[in-house]
This record gives sequence, C-alpha cells and structure tokens, in this order.
Amino acid sequence: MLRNQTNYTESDRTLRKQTQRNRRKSASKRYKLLLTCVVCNGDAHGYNFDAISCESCKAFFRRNALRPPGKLKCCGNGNCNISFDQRKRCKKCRLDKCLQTGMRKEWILTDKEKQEKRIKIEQNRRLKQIHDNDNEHQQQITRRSKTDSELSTDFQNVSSSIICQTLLTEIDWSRIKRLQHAYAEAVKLNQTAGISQYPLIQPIYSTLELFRVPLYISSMRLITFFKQIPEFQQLDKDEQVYFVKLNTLTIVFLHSIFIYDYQNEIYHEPNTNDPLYLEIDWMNTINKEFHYEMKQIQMNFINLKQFDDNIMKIFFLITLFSNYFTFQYSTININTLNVFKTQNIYNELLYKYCLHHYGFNKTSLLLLQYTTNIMKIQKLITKFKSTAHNYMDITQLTPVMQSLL
Amino acid sequence: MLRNQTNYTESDRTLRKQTQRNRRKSASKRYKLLLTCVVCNGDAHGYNFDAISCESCKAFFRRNALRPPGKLKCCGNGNCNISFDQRKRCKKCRLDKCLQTGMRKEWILTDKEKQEKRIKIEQNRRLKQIHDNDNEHQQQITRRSKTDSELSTDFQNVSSSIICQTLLTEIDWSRIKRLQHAYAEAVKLNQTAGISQYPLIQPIYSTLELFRVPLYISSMRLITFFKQIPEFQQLDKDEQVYFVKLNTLTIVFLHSIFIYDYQNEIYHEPNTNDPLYLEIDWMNTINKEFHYEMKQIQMNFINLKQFDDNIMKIFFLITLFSNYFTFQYSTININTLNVFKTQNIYNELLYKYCLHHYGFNKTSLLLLQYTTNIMKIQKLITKFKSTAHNYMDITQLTPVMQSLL
DNA sequence: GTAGGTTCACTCAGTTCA
DNA sequence: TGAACTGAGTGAACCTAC
Ligand SMILES: [Zn+2]
Ligand SMILES: [Zn+2]
Ligand SMILES: [Zn+2]
Ligand SMILES: [Zn+2]
Repeated sequence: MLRNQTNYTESDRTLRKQTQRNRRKSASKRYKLLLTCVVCNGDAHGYNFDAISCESCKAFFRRNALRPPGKLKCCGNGNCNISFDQRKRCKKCRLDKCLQTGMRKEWILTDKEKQEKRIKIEQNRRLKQIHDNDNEHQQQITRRSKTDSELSTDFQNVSSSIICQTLLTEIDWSRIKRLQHAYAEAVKLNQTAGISQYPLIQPIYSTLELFRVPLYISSMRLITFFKQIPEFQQLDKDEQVYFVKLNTLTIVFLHSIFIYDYQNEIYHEPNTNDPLYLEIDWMNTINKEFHYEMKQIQMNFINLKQFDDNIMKIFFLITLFSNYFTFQYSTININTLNVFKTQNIYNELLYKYCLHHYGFNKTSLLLLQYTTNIMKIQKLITKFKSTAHNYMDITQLTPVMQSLL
Repeated sequence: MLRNQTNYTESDRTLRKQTQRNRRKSASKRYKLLLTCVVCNGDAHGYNFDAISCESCKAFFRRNALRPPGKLKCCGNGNCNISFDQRKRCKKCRLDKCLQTGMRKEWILTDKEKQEKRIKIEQNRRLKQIHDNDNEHQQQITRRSKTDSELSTDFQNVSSSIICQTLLTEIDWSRIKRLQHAYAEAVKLNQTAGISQYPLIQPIYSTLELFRVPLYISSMRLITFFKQIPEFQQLDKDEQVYFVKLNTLTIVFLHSIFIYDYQNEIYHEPNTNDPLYLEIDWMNTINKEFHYEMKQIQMNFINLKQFDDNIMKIFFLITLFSNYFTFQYSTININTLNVFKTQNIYNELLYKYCLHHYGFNKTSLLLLQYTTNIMKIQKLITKFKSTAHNYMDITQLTPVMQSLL
C-alpha cells in the first residue's frame, strides 16, 4: 500500500523523535557499512527518513519528495527496476520506491524548521567566537531563564484581532485599525536592502553599527508611523520635532523589545525580509549594564501574559506624547494642555481596549506594569543619551539619528 | 573494455563498490582525453545517452536519432567504417553504429521535456535576478501549498467532451458547441506575433507590460469571443459597450486563472504559440496583496475537482452580463430585464450542463463555489480599477485597454 | 554515534555559434 | 557539424544538535 499522504502534525514530530530514540537503544553497534539501501541496494550507513538507505537516495528523497506530485513522469510503464546502477534512470519510479519502502516525507524539515536550525547554528558559532576571542571578563548575562517556558509562545502567538463590541466605539475601533495600518505602512515604506530569499543574519560588531543599521531602520519606521497619526499632524512643527527628539529613542528600544524573538534570541521585525540580528551581538554594544537592565525590562514584558501588539502601538504614541522634562527644558513653548489631551485620547483608548480584552481586574495591573517598565526604559535612555559619545563617533551617524540622541 | 553493464547480484557488493569507486575516481582525475568514443574512436569525456562517446557523436545522435528512419541512406553497402576522420562520410552507418554501440534514443528529451527544462532555467534566472537587483519588498508569496496533491492533474486533464444526452437538449448542445467554436476562433483571430517554433518565455517587468502584452491579448480575444455570441449581438451598441467596459477585466483575470499551468507555474493559452509568461513575473506587478488574494482564488479554483473549460466559458458570459452596479452607475439606460434574460439563458445552460456531468448533489455546491470566487475577483478588480493609475501610466495603454480600466 | 541538513565538484542533458 | 558552454541534478563528504 502506497503511503497516503497525510498532513503531518506535532504528533508526527514526536513520533519521529520517539522512533529515533528507540532505534538508538536497540541497534547500537553493529551497523556500519553492513547495511543495504532498501531502495537501490547500494551501501547504507543507517536510517534516513525512517528507512535504511544510502546517501544518494537520502539526498534524492529530500530533494524530490516534497515536490508536487505529477511533475515526475515515468517513461516506462511505472515499474522500472531501481538498482544501484540504474537508479538515475527513472526519477518517478525511484521516488515511488522510496515511499513504498517506507521513507517518510513528513520527516523532511520544512523551510521554517530549516531556518530555525540555521539560526541556532549561527548563534552557537557566534557564541563560540566570542568565547575564543575575548575571554576577558565575559560576565555572561543570564542567557536564558529556563523557568518561563511557554510564556514566550504567548508572546509570539497573540493575535491582534479586535472584535468590535460594547466598550470600544466605532471611533475607537477605527482608530486602532488606523494604528495597525499606519504601522504596517511605516514598515513597508522603510525597507532594508536585504537580498536573500530568506532573511539573513547580519552581524553587528559595534555600537556604531547598532545605531546605523537596526536602530536606524526602527527609528525611520517609527517616525513614519508617527507622521501618519492625525493627532501628531495637528501639533505645531516645533512641537512635533520636540517630541520626536525627546522620545523616539525610548520608543525605539521599547520597539526592540517588541520585535525580539524569544525563541530564537534574535531581533527581527515580523513579516519582513529584514536581516536577523542576534541578541548576542547587541549584548556586546554600548555597555554591559545597559543591556543587563534592558534585559530585565525585556523579561518583565515577556512575562506579561498579555503582550499584545495593539497595546504596544498605543504605548508608542503615549510615550511619544509624554513630556517628563516639563520644567527642565523650557526652551520651547509647548502647549502642554493640548499635548496632554492628545496623550489622553490614547490613554483612554488603551484603557478601554484592555478592559475589553482582559477585564477589569487585570487591566489596572497590566497598565501599571507596562507603564512602570516604559518609565524604566525612559530613564535608561536618558542616561545613555548623556554618554552616547563614549560608545561611538556620533558624527558617523546620519543627521536624523544624531538628533535623536 | 567497453562498459558492459551486467546486473550485479546481491553477493557482488564488494565488486560493485569497487567498480563504482574506480569509475568515479578515474573519471574525476583523468577527466579529459582518456576515454574513447565507442562510435568513432575519438576522445570522449563520459557517457552520452548511455554510451561513452565524443561531443560530435553526441550532437550527431541527438540531431538524427529521432528523425524518421529511412531518411538516411547509405551509398555503400551498409557497413561503412566509422572512424574518427571518416565519421562524416555516411550518416546512415554512423547512426546505425551509435545505436549498435548502445546509445539510447529514449534518452533524448522530447520537445515537451525540453520546454519544461527551459522554463525551469528561466524561472531560476528570474528568481535570481529579482533577488539581485530588486531587493525591496520581496515578501514571497507562498509559492506552493503542498497540500493539494493530485487535484492539479485533474485540472490539466479534464476533457471537455459533451455527451449528448437526456438533460441537454439539441439546442443546448449546439449552444455549447458554438461557445467552443467562438472561443477557438477568437484565439485564432488574435494571434501574437511570435515567430519561434516553440513558445518562448517572455519576461514581464512592469504592470504596464502586463497590461500591454498578455492581458491585452486576452482582452482582445475575449471581446472577439463576446462579439460572436448572438445574445450579445442582440444588445444595443451602448449596452454592449457598457458591459464590456464593466466586466471584461474581471473576465480577463478569471481567464488568466483558466490558462494557468499549475505544473510549470506559467500562464499560457493552451494549443497556441503564445509566449509563456512566468508566474514569478506576474507576481511582481501591481501589488503583493492583489496577487496574494488572486492566488487564493486561483487555488480555490484549482481545488475544484471539476475544473471544466465549458463551465468556464459559460461563466465568462454570465459574468459579462452581470450588472452589479445597478444603482451606482445609472448613467446609461440598460434594459435590465433583457439583460437578465440573456444572463439567465446561460445560467440555465450551465445548470443543466453541470447536472448532466456532475449530478445533482455536486452541482449546487460547484456552482456556489464558482460564483463565490468569481465575485471575489469582481471585488478585487473593482478595487484595482480605482487605483490602477498608481501602478502604471495608463495613457501608455491602447485606448481599448484604457477603456476597460 | 545517529540522522537531519549543507556544500561543492562533477555528470550529462541541451544550447550556441563559428 | 562539433567545440565550447550552461545549468539542473547527483552524491560523497561534511557539519551539527541531540
Ligand atoms: Zn539507495
Ligand atoms: Zn519508471
Ligand atoms: Zn564519436
Ligand atoms: Zn554507409
């Protein structure tokens, strides 16, 4: 009976692991060059895709099994002999025989799995390199607190679906949609110059690079995002500039937490072809304490069960319109009341949104946590701005970027 | 010392391994000039068509082996000597010797296989090119959903045979035949200016080109098709123009789904010498969302087991006679009842046709699916028309084409 | 050590052009 | 016609997580 292509699922994967483990236990020593490929009778080293097969059939199967059927054709009558020296003659029959003899296409990794694997390898390589080159005080940041396992998946999977309902009025609803749209537009309008078909891992070797590449893109996107917000447009030009200068960098780092992929320990704006940035690389920029504290804040965010991208986007705006230097920098005449009102629009929106989604009890705690952590970032950034010149040659940045520091 | 391909038995493994290793090793080292052509004794590089042969015999064999036998004649007595410097003397004997010494004509690719290979190369080239120079928004459309396995072959093979029987009256039958004929005529009357003997792959680099070349041809053909339909002829001139303007573009895209070759990922009107258009190229026109949604619809169609070109053609007409803007565009005085009747003729025809071919149970579901998806296209096109100017300079199109937007 | 993927030199189809 | 060339596919050798 030919295999009837089933959609494989999680359980398949578990099964694979199981099978492999059992096999290891039972057949321990004996085979090495003593096996015969069940497909072509060539020499086999062991199991490949759940059948004892040779290297060539392994590669053949990997390359062809997932191709849509029907592409391969048999020139004979569909039962060509597949032997060691004739295996190349008929692909169709070779593939059929592979399947017949029990090779499983479900065990071929998907593109996504391959990508993940690649990331993991790259990460380890980098890690090793760091260890090798600079084994000075490498005071490792706690690279993983293994405790909070599945919280992270929440973070990944939270869908941002808004169900129009009681609390949120039509206007609120459209406002949120506009935020989503504005953000998506902002991302689209500021593309990186990536080349590869799958996102590449781009190393970062210095603070300057950090600010010239990933943070620069983020900044541009955020500013584009702001510019699309009506309430922002209604501010004076001066006020616009003031708030962007004052708060963008904070938001950039808030944003970086937002795009951090906890699973793979990389920074990557989802649904883009942006390069991937390894956390390890970021860690080696600026200084250790900065990232240590940032990591704490990041963890706090990730531990929030309700990590929601709409909340994040609203917070971007609330942060943008915050003026914590009310007294210090009175160089510019800010219409405080107006800004306050604007900020309040989004505070209210956020509050209603949270009430709707998370209920009364959770909401206040949730907002408190968000706010607290954002204020921590603000503080950290304020401190950083005053010492930024210690970590890079600021004149090497674009003027826009300089103005954000 | 010629390679005599004996079948090795199980126990011969060692020998086989030896042989294989030898062949590989020797082949790799003394790659050049150590082999001898079994046909003409010239220098050979390796196997060609399953016999060790030189470049010239390889080319000779490819060019001549598939020619009808008897065309070549020997001027001697059929056993001319074929040697390095005499090989050109007698084609007949050279070909005979090729066959004798084991060259296989089955291994010469057929025209179809060659075409497929060409497509594959072109596709890769295009893919590479895209990644090289235009690395903006490269967000890959899910290029293949591996789920739908053999459905696709159905799509290819559905024959359009109509068996005259109970349900379909003589008139229905002739109507369908007329549709088929009208369509074939329309295709014939609007030929592309292709010259080559096999269809060429024609690249498309912009939305403008898309509309100037493949979609233009499709439009012309469809309009020619409509013009041959009696019910269409009976409409007022104004009404004709109205419906053509209103619906042709929708039908053009419906048609594009119809001519999409799932196996090769190309667009090509079957049985013509039209150029081939790569799906990859289409994907880079207009915008991503448009093609993404169109792809979904395409998949829905391909997943219909009953993908039948008669149904398609009837639906072209039903779509043509649909007036979904009844209220909005009342600029022209449409005899709604008349049009409705006309559309109904084809609705009934379609219904009977489906009943006949697919039975009662399937029919309603089938028609529902078709209709739903066509309405999706309609919607997509309506949206597109309002923004078409963003994607190309419309004035560059022919007037007819402009009027369809 | 096993069994996934990756790499790259190599083979053999077709294609080009003097 | 055939020498030179192109590119998809093959498989041995290799890399790495588990
Ligand atoms: Zn094998
Ligand atoms: Zn076969
Ligand atoms: Zn020869
Ligand atoms: Zn002769």
